[in-house]
Amino acid sequence: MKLGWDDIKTVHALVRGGSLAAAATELGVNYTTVARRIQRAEDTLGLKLFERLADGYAPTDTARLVAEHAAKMEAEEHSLMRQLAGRDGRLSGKLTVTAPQLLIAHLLAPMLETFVKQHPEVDLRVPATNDILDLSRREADLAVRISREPGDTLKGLRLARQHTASFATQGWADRIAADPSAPIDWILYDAYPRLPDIVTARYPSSRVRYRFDDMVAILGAAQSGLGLARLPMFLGRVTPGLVQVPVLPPQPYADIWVVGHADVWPSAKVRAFRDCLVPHLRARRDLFVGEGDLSTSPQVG
Amino acid sequence: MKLGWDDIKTVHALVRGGSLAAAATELGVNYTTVARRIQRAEDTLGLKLFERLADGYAPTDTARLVAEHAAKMEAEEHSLMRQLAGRDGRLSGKLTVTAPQLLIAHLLAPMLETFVKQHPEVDLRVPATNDILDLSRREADLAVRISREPGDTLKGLRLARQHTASFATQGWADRIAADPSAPIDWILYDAYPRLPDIVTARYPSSRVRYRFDDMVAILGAAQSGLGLARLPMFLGRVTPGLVQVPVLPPQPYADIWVVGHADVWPSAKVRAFRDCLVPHLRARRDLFVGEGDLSTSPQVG
DNA sequence: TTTCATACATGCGTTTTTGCACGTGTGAGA
DNA sequence: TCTCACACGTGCAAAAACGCATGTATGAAA
Repeated sequence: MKLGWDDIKTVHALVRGGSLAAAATELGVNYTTVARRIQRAEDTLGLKLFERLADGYAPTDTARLVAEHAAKMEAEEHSLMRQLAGRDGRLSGKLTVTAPQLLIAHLLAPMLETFVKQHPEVDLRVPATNDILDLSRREADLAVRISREPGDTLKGLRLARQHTASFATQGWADRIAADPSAPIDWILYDAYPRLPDIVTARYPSSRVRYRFDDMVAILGAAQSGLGLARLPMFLGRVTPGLVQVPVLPPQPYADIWVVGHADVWPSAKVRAFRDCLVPHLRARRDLFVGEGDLSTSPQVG
Repeated sequence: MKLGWDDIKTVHALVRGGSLAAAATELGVNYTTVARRIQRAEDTLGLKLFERLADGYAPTDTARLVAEHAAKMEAEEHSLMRQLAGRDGRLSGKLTVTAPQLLIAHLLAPMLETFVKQHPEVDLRVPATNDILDLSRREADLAVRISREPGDTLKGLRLARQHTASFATQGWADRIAADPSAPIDWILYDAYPRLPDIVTARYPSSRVRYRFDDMVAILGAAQSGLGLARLPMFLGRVTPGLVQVPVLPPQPYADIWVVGHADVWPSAKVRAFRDCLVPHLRARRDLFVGEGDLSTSPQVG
């Protein structure tokens, strides 16, 4: 007659996932277990929760009602887990820090090594993804993000201000220096699909030749000499084979932040990681910005 | 690394109950199961949740934090269960109706028989207790209560207005009729520990001889001829051996209500029960009130 | 039509969880 | 001091839950 809380959670997962397999993955169990828990829940309630269709389990209104309440219970669970994490004074156990792939590869990796040497008991995990992980759900304890603001509900520290500029192979740089009116090929990122006005005004021979949705692909294309790319300063500077070209002068860009949920922020491990990360990036702050006037006078990199 | 919801619930039950046995009773499991779940929770969290003392488990701050969040999850669970009950259109399964013992014994029993005959599939449970069961937690689906108001968060229907009056054996009635100034012994209920002013004014020979905390005891004492008792009209009238005596004229008293949580109110079973209960009591409404002027002229019962 | 992928059902052996019986320690009351 | 009630720990066997392997149905793609 009594429905267990884990069964409520299972109904919720199945309503969200739409299939036994999806729900099972979310819960970390075999999908047959999900099927059996649903069956048990229906039996104890005496109500049908899902229609078994050929292409999956379709939730009834009843199941949706259950899932709605389960979502609130889950929010409460996440709040609890965050607060437990925040009170945790140990420098051991799991710590999850997420950052964009390219930031890790070029900037964070050495610092991560320093951290794990200082705190060998910490089980550090670094999901290197461009996805925005949900810090409320503790998909990560800390996130290094490139954005204008830390976000409404999150605590954050600005690690560095950033500029972008144009980068290409030395060949492109030489050619443009020799003849500024020669055709210039651009490689564009889908997230910024237009050439800046300053470029079209000063270099009307610019033309867009490639568009990519992936920054790694852009880097590769630029290294191969396919054209100019607008890159964050640090990325252009640390990428072998690229030099800054003075077509697009340094432009303000989104800053680098480290952000975390306020509940988790006080945790010993999170504090220790920040104490390692913040000086590391601030010491290199010059790497992220261009030199000289940002709006008018082009600079040679 | 992940704490199951049922384990969170177990921590909550143990914080509330204070001992393994109490928590186990609440959860409907063996107490060893509680001990093992707590142990498992501590292992997966890597935190101590309870101090094992000679006289029970003492919660740590951590456990209290868990319990606090669990309480909110539980509230959400109760809300869900109420809404599921409210949507239940079946006239089968469990239905719990609570009422004060004396109301059931003297008034409701015949009506209950009618109801179960009309709805044989309903598994009717009637906790006959003077305790106020928590309708939010679904300790009962409906409650018949004697009170001034139905309560803030509850739905309710007034079944009958009530009066009280003085009752005693025929011997007392005769004696008082023969000599109104003779000594009158009273049996008082702890909840109303004073004689009404109207009694002391008109019958100054009144004296309090007995005080009881239980209404059944008062009935017995009055039946045994120990003195006069102030009783709800219906109770005095249906109790063998008692007659109304005109010392205390009929006085307004708390009404009889049937109340339920708004979520549960629309349920088919609850509606069916109300449809049986309300006419039954309203048809007998004269039983609950005295005749004539309520404040000045005493009546002979 | 055949093949493949998705999504679920079912049977079986294993693992986990649970209940029960029994034992320990402690404090209140005779 | 003795006994009893209470609260908890432990070992073992039963029960429940689980994962895996296998089989079926359906729809899309070759």
